[in-house]
Amino acid sequence: MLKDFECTEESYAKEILRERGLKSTSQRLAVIHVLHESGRSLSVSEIHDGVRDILGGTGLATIYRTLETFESLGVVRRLHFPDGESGYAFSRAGHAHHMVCLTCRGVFDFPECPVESFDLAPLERTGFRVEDHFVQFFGRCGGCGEAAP
Amino acid sequence: MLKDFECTEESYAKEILRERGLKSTSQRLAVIHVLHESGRSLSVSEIHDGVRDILGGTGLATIYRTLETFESLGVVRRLHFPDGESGYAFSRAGHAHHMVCLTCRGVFDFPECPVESFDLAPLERTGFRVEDHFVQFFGRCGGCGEAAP
DNA sequence: TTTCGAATTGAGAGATTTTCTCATTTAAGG
DNA sequence: CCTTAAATGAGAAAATCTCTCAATTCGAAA
Repeated sequence: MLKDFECTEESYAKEILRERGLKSTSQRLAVIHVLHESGRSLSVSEIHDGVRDILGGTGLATIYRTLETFESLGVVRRLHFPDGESGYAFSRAGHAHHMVCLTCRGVFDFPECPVESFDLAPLERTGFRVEDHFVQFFGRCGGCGEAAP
Repeated sequence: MLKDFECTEESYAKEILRERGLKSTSQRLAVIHVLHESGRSLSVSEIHDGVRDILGGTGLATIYRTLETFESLGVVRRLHFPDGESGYAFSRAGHAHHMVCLTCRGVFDFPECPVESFDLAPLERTGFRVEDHFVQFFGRCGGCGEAAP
């Protein structure tokens, strides 16, 4: 029943929730805590376990609802792996993309956007109007690259 | 029990299967047929329905196995939508990205790769070695853009 | 600080999606 | 044709996700 994980990420989430008129529940803050602390992409059940470690009995449905809420707020990002798995990661930046380590599932934001400097005109000349994009890099982070090169 | 859908896409798939020593079964060819003919991203159950229309009773497990096989061969691509849904699309080009219409789920390949002209050096300076990437554009295709602008 | 209403949660049933197993069928080379 | 390994069908089983509704909790306002 801890309640004093008042680091910046929780404050950030609280602020965003407040702006939208949503409540800062201990479950929601715990989800942010678990995600941010891990620095990795976590599966729903890993997040559920992590939250239960902090708060005790927490319903799985709450985890799903919370992830959906935060994803729509841009605080949490859903990532997809080549093996078909998917996971969720904390993401503070408004528009950011991610590098994901295929070994440890560590997630690293980067601010530049490859699409920003990309000329969409030829694509849109076909009549397609681009509204959004999804970009994600896969590879090995420093630690994992050394271990298994 | 049709068997004579010998257009280029099936031949292409057959060729790739042959190269890898895999069998060209009617189920596999039907999956390619359904995907290519639709020109859209289809869910597993849409593909299942489409294949059953052609072949009659086909097991759902076969659809899953076939999609997995073709995805690993690069003939079929799995796409992810902002609403959490996912689907599969035929993709002939080796390295191509896709524009997906959020209204009709139509899929349009494009050959240029925004990441190709993107300077990865700053990212790799952090120790992360980029091995692959996933890029997907969302928007409205010509027809759907007019209908609901 | 206490009260109150609306938002949120827990628990488990239920629905959906995906995987697995193994007997039977089928493609493709000899 | 025959043979053999690969592939499939059917349905059970497992995993994943959603739903419902009574009980709880946040936070605004008194």
